[in-house]
Amino acid sequence: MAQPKATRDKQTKPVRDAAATQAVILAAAEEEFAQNGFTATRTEAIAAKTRVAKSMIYYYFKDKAGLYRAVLAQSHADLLATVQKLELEQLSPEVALEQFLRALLDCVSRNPRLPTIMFYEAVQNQGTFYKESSSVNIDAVLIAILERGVTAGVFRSLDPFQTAINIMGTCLFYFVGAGNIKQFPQGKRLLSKAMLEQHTQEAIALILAGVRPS
Amino acid sequence: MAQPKATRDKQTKPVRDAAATQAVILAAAEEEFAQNGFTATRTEAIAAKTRVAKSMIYYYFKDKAGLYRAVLAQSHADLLATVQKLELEQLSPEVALEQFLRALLDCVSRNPRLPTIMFYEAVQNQGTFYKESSSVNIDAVLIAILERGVTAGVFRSLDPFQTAINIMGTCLFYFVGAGNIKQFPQGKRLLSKAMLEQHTQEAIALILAGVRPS
DNA sequence: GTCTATACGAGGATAGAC
DNA sequence: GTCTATCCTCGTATAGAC
Repeated sequence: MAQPKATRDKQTKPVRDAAATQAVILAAAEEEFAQNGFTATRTEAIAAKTRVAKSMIYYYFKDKAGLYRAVLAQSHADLLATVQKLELEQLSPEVALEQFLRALLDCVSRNPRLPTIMFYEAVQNQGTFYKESSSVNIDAVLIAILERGVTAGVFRSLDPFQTAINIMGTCLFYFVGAGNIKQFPQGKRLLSKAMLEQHTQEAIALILAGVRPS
Repeated sequence: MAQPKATRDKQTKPVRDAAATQAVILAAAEEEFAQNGFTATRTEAIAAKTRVAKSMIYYYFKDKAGLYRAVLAQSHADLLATVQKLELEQLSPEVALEQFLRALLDCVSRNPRLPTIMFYEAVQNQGTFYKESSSVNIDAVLIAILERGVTAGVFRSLDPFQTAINIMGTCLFYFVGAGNIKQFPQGKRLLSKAMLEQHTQEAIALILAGVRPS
C-alpha cells in the first residue's frame, strides 16, 4: 500500500536545492528587513513568505543577525561594485558627478529596497553591522567629486560635506516615501518604470543645477 | 516616631504631578520612537529613561499605541502650525519657497527627531497612525509653490510632484544620517548649533539654485 | 498618582524525526 | 536538507497595595 520510493508525489515537494532555498530566504528577508528593520522583523514572517520551514533560516544563516548580515551584503554589493568601477578621477567634476548620480540612481531603481535598508541600518543600528564589512564609503566618493569641482571653480562655493549628504537625500528619499504615497490619489505608482526614470531625470537635473556657479 | 504627613523626606520622591509625569514620559518616548520606531521600541526602555514606573505609561496613555499617537501629535504640532501661518499664497513663488524652506528647516532643527519619526511612520507603519489625525499635508503646500513658480516661469520646467519629494529629501535626510555619522572622524557633531545653521544655509542654497531657470 | 509583582502571549532558537 | 514540535526568554499589559 505504501509507496516505497515515491516521496514527492504528494502536494508537498521538498526540493532539496540548497542554493535555491538560500536564495528564496534571502529574497523574502530583504523584503521584510526593508519594510521593518532588523528588530521589528519576525523570522516567522520571513518563513511565511517562503514555502520553507522557519528552521531553515537558522540552518543556513545561523541566526537572525546572520541572515540580516547576508541581506546587507547582498543588497549593497551591486552599488559598491558599480561605483568602484567608474574611475571618476579621470573625469571632469561635472561629468564625474553626473556619472556618479546616474550610477547611484540606476542601482537603487533596480533595487528600490536598498535605501530603506540603508536607512534602518543607519538609524536603528547606528551602522553597527555596516561597519563590519563595508569596503567603500559611498559618501566619500561624492565628497571628493564636490571638492574637486569647488576647487576648479566649476561648482559654486558649497560645503562638500554638507552638500554630499543633501545630494544623497535628494536621490534616496524618494524611495523612502514610496511605500507611503497613498496620499496622492492619482494612482501614481512611484516604483513603476516610468516614474523611476522620471525620478532619475528630475533628481539629476535638480542637483546639477543646484551646484552650478551663480 | 513616624512622620504623619512628611512622605517626601526619603530619596524617593513621588512627585504626584500629573502633567509633569506625562511630559517626562512623552519626552522619553519621543527619543525611543525616533530611534527605534514603533514596533522595536520597548515600553520598558521608555520607563527606564524616566524615574517613573512602567505602568504609568498605561495609566496615562492606555497602551503603547496610544503613547505613540501622542508622540506623533506632539512632534508634528509645531511644524504644522508654523507652515499654516505662513500665508504663502500672498508671496511670489521664489520668496514663498525660501520662506517655506526656512520654516521647515527651523522646525526640524529645533526638533531633530522629527524626520526620523516621520520616516518610521512612513515606512514601517505605512502612515497608518498618521492618517488618523493629520490635518495639513506638508508636501501639498510645497507642490503648490512649485506649480506656481513653473507656471510663472520663475522656476525651470520641473515636475512639481517629483521635485517636492526631492526637496524634502534634501532638507530631511541630514537628520537621518545624524545618528550614524561616526564615519567622519573629524569630530563634527551634526546636531550642534553651528552645523544645523550651516545645513539650513546649504540646503536652501542648493534648492534655490536647483529650481532656477537655466 | 505611583509603585511592585505577575499573568500571558509572541517570537527567537533548538531537538530530533524523516 | 527539510520538516514539526517544543523550549524559553522577553516584553506588553494588568492587578492590587500604598
